[in-house]
Amino acid sequence: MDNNSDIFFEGLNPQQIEAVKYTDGPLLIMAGAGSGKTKVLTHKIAYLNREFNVPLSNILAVTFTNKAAAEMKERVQNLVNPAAKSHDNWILTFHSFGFKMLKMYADKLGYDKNFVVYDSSDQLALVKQIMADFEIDVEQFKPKSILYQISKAKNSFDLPEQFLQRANTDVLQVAAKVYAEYQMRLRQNNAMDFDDLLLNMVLLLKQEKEILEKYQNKFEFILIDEYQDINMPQYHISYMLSAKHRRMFVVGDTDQNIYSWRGANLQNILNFEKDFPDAKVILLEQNYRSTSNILDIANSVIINNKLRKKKNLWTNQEKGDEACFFIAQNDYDEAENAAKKVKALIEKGSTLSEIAFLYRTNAMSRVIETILLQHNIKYRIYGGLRFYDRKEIKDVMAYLKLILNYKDDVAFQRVVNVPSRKIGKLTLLKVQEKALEKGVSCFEAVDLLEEVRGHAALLSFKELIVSFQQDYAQEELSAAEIIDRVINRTGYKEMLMAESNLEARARIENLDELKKSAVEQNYSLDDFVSMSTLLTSQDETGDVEDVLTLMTMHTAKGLEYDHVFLFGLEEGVLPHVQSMDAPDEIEEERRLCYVAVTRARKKLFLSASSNRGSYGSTTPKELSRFFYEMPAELLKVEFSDRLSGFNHIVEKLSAKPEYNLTAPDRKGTFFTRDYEDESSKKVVLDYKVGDIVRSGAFGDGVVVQVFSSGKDMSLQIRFGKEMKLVMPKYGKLEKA
DNA sequence: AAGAGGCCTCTTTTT
DNA sequence: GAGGCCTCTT
Repeated sequence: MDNNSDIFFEGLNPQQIEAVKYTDGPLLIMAGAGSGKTKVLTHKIAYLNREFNVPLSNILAVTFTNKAAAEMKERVQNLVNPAAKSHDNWILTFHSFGFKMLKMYADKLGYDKNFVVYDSSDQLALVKQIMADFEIDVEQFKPKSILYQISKAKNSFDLPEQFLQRANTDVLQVAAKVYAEYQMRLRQNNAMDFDDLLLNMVLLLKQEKEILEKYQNKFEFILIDEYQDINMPQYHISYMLSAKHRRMFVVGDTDQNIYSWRGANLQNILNFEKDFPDAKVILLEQNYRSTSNILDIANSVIINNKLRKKKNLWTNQEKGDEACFFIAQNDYDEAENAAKKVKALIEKGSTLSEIAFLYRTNAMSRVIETILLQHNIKYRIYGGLRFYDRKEIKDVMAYLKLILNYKDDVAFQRVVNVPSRKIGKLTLLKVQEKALEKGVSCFEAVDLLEEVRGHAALLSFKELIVSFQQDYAQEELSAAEIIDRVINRTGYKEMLMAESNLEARARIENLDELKKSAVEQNYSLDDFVSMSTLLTSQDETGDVEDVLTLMTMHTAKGLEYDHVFLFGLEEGVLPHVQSMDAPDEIEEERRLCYVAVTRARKKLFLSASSNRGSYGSTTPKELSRFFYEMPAELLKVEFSDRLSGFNHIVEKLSAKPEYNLTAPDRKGTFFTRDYEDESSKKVVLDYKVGDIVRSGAFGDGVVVQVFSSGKDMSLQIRFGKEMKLVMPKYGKLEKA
């Protein structure tokens, strides 16, 4: 196969072909957005398999998301010989790789092999428990930020002792103390958190030379996707495993490094050529995805970053449409505009599945969802409130975890009194004391308890769990059957039925859904529980209906759509408030903006809102600095006709001649709006500076400034410390 | 012991 | 605006 006419190489450019064929040693592929890196990876795996007869079981290919792994797996299956399809398949995410290995060798680290994986709310519960035991003031030190510090330490490969030594502030010292205990209790509970799946794997490979050697030999080729987002434990894992064959192929784009808050360390990709001095480097700079207008917008944003490896992404695609930039009065208005544009696209022949709405924070989806529901536009939301985060699901999962692993105190605490078994706080406290005293789990401590009130209830709870354990052991029941028994025999379903309201009914439906997915997947209980914890909602296999996609900009990485809507191009949103102080964090926000823009194939719709609600109140917003970094001539700026009265964004923008503002009369009456169009009731607007007013939403305030123009009026009002811009018409104001 | 009601914090981003 | 957590009442 030394010619490019082979159908296998059809559609690949010379650099891509070189990247696929190179097998002599370490290889770094710097691949810009849309340059076909997934294609290179999948073709490479297939090439190794077909040309060199490397079995798939000897190729390790790691990605970051389950979605990417699944897609890669599927594409590889289509490229290799059907005979080569293997069950010993190692195309997976880093976390599931860690999980798979630890399932086999957890005992080497002092764990039982039936350990469970804690998700973030289990983690938080454990941290809170420890802080309570240590009598640490949770007002002064927030459990969440302590957990954040712990996770950050683990992702930087900082073990408790080192972390303590380096802890030079109050918070860090507290975190270090909790961290050490946290790790101990995880072990006691026979549980690992997400970070442990990587961390413990490193410890395993460092500690067990034989295991390390076995897998060094096994994995003749190691491929890693999104290498710019690799953290320290992941780095150690790949480095150790590739030490023997030294055939490590990594693909990455420094401009798409958006997970540094999770420990992703850009140095790892920048140091690749130092780690492997004989590394070959291939650049993929041709973008096959987007129109040149979209690419120009993306490029002119990203060039403002100081910390980057210069590269120039180009395309020979046509210019395409100009991007729309819509300026809305508020977030509802913003969503409304997007919904209208979607309808127009559909009328022109697009399908919903070719459209994505991207936003910076999950909370922003709420308003968008409201509007989409109103417009009857079907959508699917990725991330946000996950299926597995729902209370009823977590409850049932806690039962399952306890059945598998009675040492799991977090699970025990969660369900011991759900549904109510009349076991109170006091009784549980005694259980905990006893467990601590005897050094056993809560579950075991139940037997050791002297006569206390509620002891009978505790014993029967324990019996119930034991009976499930026996069912599982003797009959080898599937996950679906166990779930069914748990829901019915614990009285959980009965409890929900008794509530007989809409919410309870939805919960029952969710439980049915859980059971259904267990039936479909036909997993054992053990596998079901671990898969569910590792899976996030973005991986849930849903119907492949024609629906609009909603997700955060982070989640969108690696995906592409014909039409992409980006919401909230505002200071404080993108870039996010919490990233606005540090220059390097601004750069990460800029990369995020770059990632978001480059998701679009054909047309980009951007928007910003003059006011945005958050935490239940509304505050004025300024246009994002990234807006001004985009070439004005490539943006068609549109103003909402709901913009009214005084508007800081419009004022600012109107002063800039480079923005070709096509609004009919932007100098005067443009800002005004006739209320009577929308309302049959005529409203008398009579306010002056100094008036005391009462608002349904904000309470009492004083009018600081009046903006009026034509029939329109807005008021600047001070409510306590907060300044608001309120339109009397909409603001439900009355004079106090 | 359990439910109701009020207060408070909270929102980056995810495996 | 929502969910968690505390307190108060039954």
